[in-house]
Amino acid sequence: MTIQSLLASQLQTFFTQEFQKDIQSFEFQQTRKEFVGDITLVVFPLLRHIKTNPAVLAEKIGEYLTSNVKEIEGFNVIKGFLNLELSSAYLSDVLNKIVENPEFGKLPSNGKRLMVEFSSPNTNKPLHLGHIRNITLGYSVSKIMAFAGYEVFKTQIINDRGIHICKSMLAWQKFGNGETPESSGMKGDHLVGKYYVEFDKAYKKEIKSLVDNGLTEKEAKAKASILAQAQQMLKAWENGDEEVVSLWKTMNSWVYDGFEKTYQTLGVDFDKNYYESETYLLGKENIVDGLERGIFYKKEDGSVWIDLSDEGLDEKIVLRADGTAVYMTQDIGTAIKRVDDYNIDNMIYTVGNEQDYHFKVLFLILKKLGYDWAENLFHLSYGMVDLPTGKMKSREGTVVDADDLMEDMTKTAQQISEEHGKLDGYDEELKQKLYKTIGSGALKYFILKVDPKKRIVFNPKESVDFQGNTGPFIQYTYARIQSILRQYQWPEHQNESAYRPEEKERELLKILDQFPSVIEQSANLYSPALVANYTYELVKSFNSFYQNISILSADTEDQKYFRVKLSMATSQVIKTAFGLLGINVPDRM
RNA sequence: ACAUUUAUGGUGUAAUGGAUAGCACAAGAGUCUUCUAAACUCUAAGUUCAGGUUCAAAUCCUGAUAGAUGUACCA
Repeated sequence: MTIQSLLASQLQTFFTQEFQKDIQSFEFQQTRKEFVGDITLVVFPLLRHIKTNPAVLAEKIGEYLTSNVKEIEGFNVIKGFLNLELSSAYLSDVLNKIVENPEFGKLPSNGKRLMVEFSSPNTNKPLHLGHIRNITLGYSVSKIMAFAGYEVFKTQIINDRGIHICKSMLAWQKFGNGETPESSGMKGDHLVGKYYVEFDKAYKKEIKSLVDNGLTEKEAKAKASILAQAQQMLKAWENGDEEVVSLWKTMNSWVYDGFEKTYQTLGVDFDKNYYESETYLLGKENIVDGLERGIFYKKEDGSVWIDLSDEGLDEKIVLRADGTAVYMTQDIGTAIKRVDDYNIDNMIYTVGNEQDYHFKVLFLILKKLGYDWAENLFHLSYGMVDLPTGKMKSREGTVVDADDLMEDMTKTAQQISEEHGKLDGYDEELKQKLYKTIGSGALKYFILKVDPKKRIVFNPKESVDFQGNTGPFIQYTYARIQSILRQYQWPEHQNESAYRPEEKERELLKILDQFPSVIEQSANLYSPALVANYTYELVKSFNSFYQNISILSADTEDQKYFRVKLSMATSQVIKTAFGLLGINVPDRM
């Protein structure tokens, strides 16, 4: 039970007794630094129920709480704000709650099953910076939801079929000379991506020569033989042509191996993969079924549509004239299959905001098809990651590759570490691991600390900061605490009730106390940014404490004990919080 | 054209309708014979514009301006 809910229930009693009013909600906030007190009740909203002078009412409430709630030991009133002071006993007890429970902040199970989709790559090219935002965000949300009481299943939908795949395959056949990841030493996804680019080059070259021979650009595009061959290949694939399917399987497996390595570097994993090639048929069945029930309608050319103009949206195609599936068809099938497979109550789709419209339509269609769980689908929409020069485009080679970026981050971490020179005598293998922890921590935190809705402009030249509000800043604080813990000898017995925390200590305790409610909020809003910013605030407060007050050479044993314990609790919460962001913390740095 | 979304110091960001808008980077001034200075302490600088609602607006409403995205038989 948080202090706020405890106070709320006391206040309810107070208002029933004193004014015969049943008031449900109360507005609390942290007391601002310039005033005395820890938690503040805003009295203004209560004036709607009770017509009186706010200061007088605040005074009354303050007296009641101070004498009836042992956690409150004092108060003051400034205008309509009632500032309450928490008792030292309550604050000290926060420490015990944390230290005794390694999972402090975790909310009890709510019995709900939730699937979180993220990453969702195409199998024709490697992952890039955009995927990193997606993966970091989706993975973190899945961790937060699990910590907030859901049973979570992490998944990705792999877009493993379509013309784009055939382009890579065709180019490999034409120009590859049998090159494999083994023969070239290239990571599988990069190898396949290379041929995707090769295709585009050959295609452009062919168009250019056609245009040079007097065709218009449009005619040239229609006539280009290499594209026609790719389309041919797609048809062959759909007809189950053995050779094509076998090549498809081989090249996809190269890509999967490559993705797996990237996921390992990023420290993420999935409970289940879905493949578009396995779900699009189910989608089609549902379209046919919905057509019979009059939810969809057929146009003269045979294509199937849904009319959503009553809902303020447009008409949307759900099946092509030639009967093949579109993106929507497949997503309908995938959603239904997932609910069948896992009996889930909720689902989160981590997908960029360019698809806001798509998901609006998807959820509406599922609802119209009569699936009541459609109400519980959520599109976790996030802003694009752009370069200073504009949008990233794979075909034009302007992408920031995920593997390259991770490597760069690790290198930067190494360089900065060496400048600091604090790791002398540390094992080389551990050092390498540490650089990865710091590098990826910097990148992930950089992404997660901002509101998902916001667009990120990423400048590869300026790279990611390691100072200020950053991942390494927080990791550094954690490492310093570990150093203290290594140096402290815990006493056998300790009488701890007597200690009264000082100002900096109280600050820290109050922030620690908020952790469970931060979890709750961030789960409600699907926002890792709240966890990130909370952690930052906690660390700021700790650093101020650390820098201004001596821990290991405190005046008394009691004080020393209390301060070490406070440090330990802080580091524990940092570790938990960073775990929810998918970031590791180091013992040294 | 319509829809969605964003707009906070020089830059990047924070703020369940609540007190004097918080923080970092960059700038300036300090702090290592004491637990790791990737830190700490201090200074300077900000809510796009015009109306409205409210005891109270960065936050809600209307309009304008600027950017991003979407409204494809692409995924």
